[in-house]
Amino acid sequence: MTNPRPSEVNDTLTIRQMCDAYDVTPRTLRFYESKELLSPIRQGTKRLFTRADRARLQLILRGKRFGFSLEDIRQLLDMYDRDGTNEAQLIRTFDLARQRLAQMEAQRAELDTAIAELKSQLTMGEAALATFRRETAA
Amino acid sequence: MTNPRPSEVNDTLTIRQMCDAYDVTPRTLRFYESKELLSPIRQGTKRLFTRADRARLQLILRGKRFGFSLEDIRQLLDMYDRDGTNEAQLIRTFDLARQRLAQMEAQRAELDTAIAELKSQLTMGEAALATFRRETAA
DNA sequence: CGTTACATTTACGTAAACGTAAAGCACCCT
DNA sequence: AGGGTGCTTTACGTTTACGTAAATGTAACG
Repeated sequence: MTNPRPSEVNDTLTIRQMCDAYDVTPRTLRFYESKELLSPIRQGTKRLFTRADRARLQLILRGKRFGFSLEDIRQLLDMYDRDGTNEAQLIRTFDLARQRLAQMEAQRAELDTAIAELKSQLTMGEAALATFRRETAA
Repeated sequence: MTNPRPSEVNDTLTIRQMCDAYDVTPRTLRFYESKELLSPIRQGTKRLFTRADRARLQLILRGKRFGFSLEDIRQLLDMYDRDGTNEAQLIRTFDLARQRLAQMEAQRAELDTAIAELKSQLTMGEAALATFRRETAA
């Protein structure tokens, strides 16, 4: 029953509601705020997360899935905020994204190789084990 | 005195030669030794890296490129050179390898998802940029 | 008014993979 | 003997992204 008044259409979430909604810990949200990735408003001593904060958090979490560092993400968010309609900034953002994509595809190719090699090792090992069993079955 | 005996074919490298050959630092090689990833022989106080060490280092570096932790790599290396005369141990080794393989395939699946998502973002973003350009080309 | 439930700040802890002094052998050259 | 070079060990420092107390505050429930 810690609800804010239901009549008051509250567009903000408490830290706990944020955690439940996005599956993060309070520590994470405070950490992001300390890194200037989020800037929730304060109601007294407590934080209230707005729509904007939620949008930013979604971008942060997606960026993390892409393997961007929080520092990369902060810069991307800053660029987005300053002027989303600045062509030069948009292009820089795309460049960063394309670089990451290239890295990820290279990583994917190497991973494929590693998987194939490991599979091969497994196959050979199992054949050796079968031989071992035939030999010791005397 | 310090001449290597002919039986010990001069097939070994000093730490510096290793560093040059594989583009790593002495610190790295000592660190790997402390983690039991390498076990160079000692000539007095100095290290001598054998063919086996070089082979292992190559595997280590490849594993790192694949994004595996050194602990993962250590386990894989054990798998590679274990002198499995013991069937139970062989089977345990295979289990480990299969687990790694499953992890790798899961990782690849995640990577695929992220790549697809990022590609989609890029495509949409570029379309938006094109629109933006047409609109501002008044 | 006391308890409960959540919130806050401060700040040390963690893991990986080394970097980076600091201080000392060991050997070669001159 | 002095100097230089390279190797050695020991051990604290660095980075990222938080975890985990500890001490305290605040608001509502009963």
